[in-house]
Amino acid sequence: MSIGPKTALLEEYALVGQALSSPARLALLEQLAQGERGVEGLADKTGLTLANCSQHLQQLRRAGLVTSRRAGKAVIYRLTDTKTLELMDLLRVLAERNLDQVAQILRGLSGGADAPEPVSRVDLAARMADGAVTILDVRPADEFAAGHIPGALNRTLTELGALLPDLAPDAEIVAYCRGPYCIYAHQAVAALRQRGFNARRLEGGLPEWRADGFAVVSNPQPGCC
Amino acid sequence: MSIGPKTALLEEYALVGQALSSPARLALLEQLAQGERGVEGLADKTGLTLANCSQHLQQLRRAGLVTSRRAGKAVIYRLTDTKTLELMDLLRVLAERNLDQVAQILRGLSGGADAPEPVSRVDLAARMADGAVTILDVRPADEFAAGHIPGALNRTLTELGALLPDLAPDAEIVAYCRGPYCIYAHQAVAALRQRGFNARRLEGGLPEWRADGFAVVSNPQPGCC
DNA sequence: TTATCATTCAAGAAATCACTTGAATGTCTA
DNA sequence: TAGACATTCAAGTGATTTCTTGAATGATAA
Repeated sequence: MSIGPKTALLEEYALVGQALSSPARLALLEQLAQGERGVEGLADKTGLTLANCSQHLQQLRRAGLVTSRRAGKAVIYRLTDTKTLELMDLLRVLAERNLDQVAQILRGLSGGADAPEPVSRVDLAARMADGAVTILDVRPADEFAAGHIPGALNRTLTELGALLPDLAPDAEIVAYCRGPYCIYAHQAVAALRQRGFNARRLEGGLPEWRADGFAVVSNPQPGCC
Repeated sequence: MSIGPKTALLEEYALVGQALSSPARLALLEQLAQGERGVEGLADKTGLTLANCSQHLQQLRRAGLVTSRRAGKAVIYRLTDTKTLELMDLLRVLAERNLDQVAQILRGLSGGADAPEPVSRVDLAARMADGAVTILDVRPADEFAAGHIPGALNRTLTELGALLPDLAPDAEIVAYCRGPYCIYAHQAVAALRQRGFNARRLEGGLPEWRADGFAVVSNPQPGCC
């Protein structure tokens, strides 16, 4: 007995939903949103074992969200579709608006109650032309090297303290990191504001910036990617 | 040992993904997208048993996608957020673009290869002003009664044949149904085109039409909803 | 060819999920 | 207040999922 087309379609759509139903896979998608990567790199970044990571990636592939290609011995995965970014962001928006837990965690990250609205990508691009804004990339060095906003400084949260003396007290700072699920920028902004700096988050992260067609530069390194 | 905020957030986002990971829940969301409904009505429409339906609804509630209120003995569920429509549609778009199975099923529904592009909602609204278009609502009568596009004819797929003699051979027909996951409109358009009519689908269904702020009329019936 | 390396496959254990059944809760009506 | 009704809870079963471990595959390099 065969099932109707309606049920068949819902099952396929549910396959995509299933891909989004595990924290591990969301973390993988977050990484892949920044650019293509090999299995081992992804396993390192997400803390998954190699075999487990490979299995999650195959599940993402079955859902059509990622594709892979071979590069020598390695298999490189990447997002199939930039629309996946929208899907991930919508997931975040809905969770933020409708789940108390999420709102609470985000408030906690921003320190106090005075988290300012994020800067839109268009606004940042416009202000970059004036040169009057300091852009802070809060991701690990290897991800920065693989691609970042032109002119951005790269400091992780732990390195942030050393940067403070070099900043003009009234400098306008915009921090960003990996994208919708990344919390580094939240934390960096909270730390900077606590010290009186005028810091705000960029809306979205590098993947969204790139998807909007804004410039990205990279310092490819020999041992990397 | 407590988990970090990053993991906690991903787990919450995954909760929303989990809500989308079962065909039964997607069917419930499709129904709820059309308007609020009681548990029994939803169970009937989706073919779930009452208890099972209730459990799925509670899972949707835990994910923040639906809310409920009491109305006498009944509990009425509804979507929390119209953004959920966007999420559902994005799920469909990604599945359609990246899963061969889906593309194949949809081709099958449209009969041959000559499925025309859907009519956008703005276009339909404009053409309605001219009065030169026949709008066909392919949903069951009770859903039609609960809300439909002004001036639309209500015919299910099985009733469609009886309508044909009354249609002008060159009439422009636009068919719609429940929304992104509904296949009635596909099937109606295929049947009409096979008989030489100029029929097209509306992009999205009633929920999207309503969410865009276009007019919806209803014929509330005593025994219904 | 052989050795090596990155990834995938296969099998199993523990946890979770979907669905069923029957009882419990809470609200209205007589 | 008792009875009827809609929904939810609780417990159990079979299926699925997640993660681990160790072996198998496929591609490169010597």
